[in-house]
Amino acid sequence: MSGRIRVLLADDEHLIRGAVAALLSYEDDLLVVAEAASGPEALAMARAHRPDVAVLDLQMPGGMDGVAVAAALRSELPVCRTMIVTSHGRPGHLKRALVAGVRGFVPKTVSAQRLAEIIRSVHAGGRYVDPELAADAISAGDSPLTAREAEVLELAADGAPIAEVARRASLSPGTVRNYLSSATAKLSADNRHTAVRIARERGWV
Amino acid sequence: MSGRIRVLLADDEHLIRGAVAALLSYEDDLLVVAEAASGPEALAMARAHRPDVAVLDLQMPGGMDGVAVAAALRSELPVCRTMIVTSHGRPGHLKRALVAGVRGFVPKTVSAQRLAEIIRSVHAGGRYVDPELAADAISAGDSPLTAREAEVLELAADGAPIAEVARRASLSPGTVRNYLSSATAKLSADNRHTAVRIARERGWV
DNA sequence: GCGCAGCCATGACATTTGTCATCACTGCTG
DNA sequence: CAGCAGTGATGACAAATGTCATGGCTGCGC
Repeated sequence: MSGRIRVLLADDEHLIRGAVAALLSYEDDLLVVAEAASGPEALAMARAHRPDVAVLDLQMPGGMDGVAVAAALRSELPVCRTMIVTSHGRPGHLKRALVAGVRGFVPKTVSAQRLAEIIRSVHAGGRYVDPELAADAISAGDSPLTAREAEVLELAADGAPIAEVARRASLSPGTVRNYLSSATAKLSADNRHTAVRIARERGWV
Repeated sequence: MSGRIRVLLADDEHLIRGAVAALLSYEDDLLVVAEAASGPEALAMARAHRPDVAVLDLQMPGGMDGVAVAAALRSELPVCRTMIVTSHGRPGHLKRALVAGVRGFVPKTVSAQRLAEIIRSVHAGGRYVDPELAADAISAGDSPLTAREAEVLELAADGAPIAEVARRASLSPGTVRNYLSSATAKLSADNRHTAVRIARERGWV
């Protein structure tokens, strides 16, 4: 193989991004060729620098999270492998990420040493998913919610009254209540607000 | 002065902690003498290593957040200056931190270079608060909520029904509804759930 | 001491929400 | 085609919630 593994680093926290970049630069087979602080910026950087591996933070400002960037890269720059690092690993996020073609999914609790190894493994065509997160995802299983149930739950997430949700979803208030009720029952919650919380924890919204 | 500035680093994310430690080690007047991944651990490390400056993440597992650790250190190890780094800066947190005697409050979006400068400044007896966070805190102002209102709102935060909140607060359900109602009015929210969200954003809970 | 703010409670009332039964329509699958 | 799951709606009823008035109690400052 010719040269080092070219890495793109995307994280909105400058402190972390810079620090990780510095640590990775210790590894003489890795080269951080670009850094980005938002989803769109990451995409632009990837287009410009064509990295071998993109290491993306899950939550980023700018309307695009790490998974969205990964999905875009998959079609635009298929050669580039993608991986996600995240603070709080929600099971649903892992699934979304894998569907988007992400090849590595690790929590930020890993050491830089370990991260470097995983980057190498992903670059070589391997996959890596944090065992604990994988276990959570399996135990949490798939979302039992239908598309509309999830949509309505999402709209109700910020505490808006049913009338508001109905308006925004272009549905009858009665229908909204029905969906909310069935969603709440499926998640075995006491009311829609705890239902929202549960769905959030599982990564289903 | 004799020797380097002795720094304690506390953050639950190993990747970040290690990376920041590495970056700070480039600065030849700084020495990271201890690292911790939780609040209680940070306290224990501080007792054992007696650092000059403690750099604490705001959100940490173990029931103690950065401010709680700072408060404990203030009385136990007054020589040690404390500072907080955080991902999302809520105005209320800043205030809580300053009350706890914290001398530096910075978002994780700063560069390591800048962090090093701030550590020096804090060690020398100075104070540093991120200008943007300070502006937010000023514009958000003080919490208009009374102690009980905030307490009840807190208990209602996870979507528990009023009866449950009343039980946990040892109050009459009617009283709980009154507090919730007045809190909601003060925050000009439509219902207690959006009230909770607003209070969260302002850092008042 | 008087007023005021906060704390705790009750009762009454309208509104919102949760739950259920029921219906119609669609698209898919055995 | 018959069955089934998902979508969208209505009506009815019970329960939870939001709002208001009212009252008593405490502690604080003028």
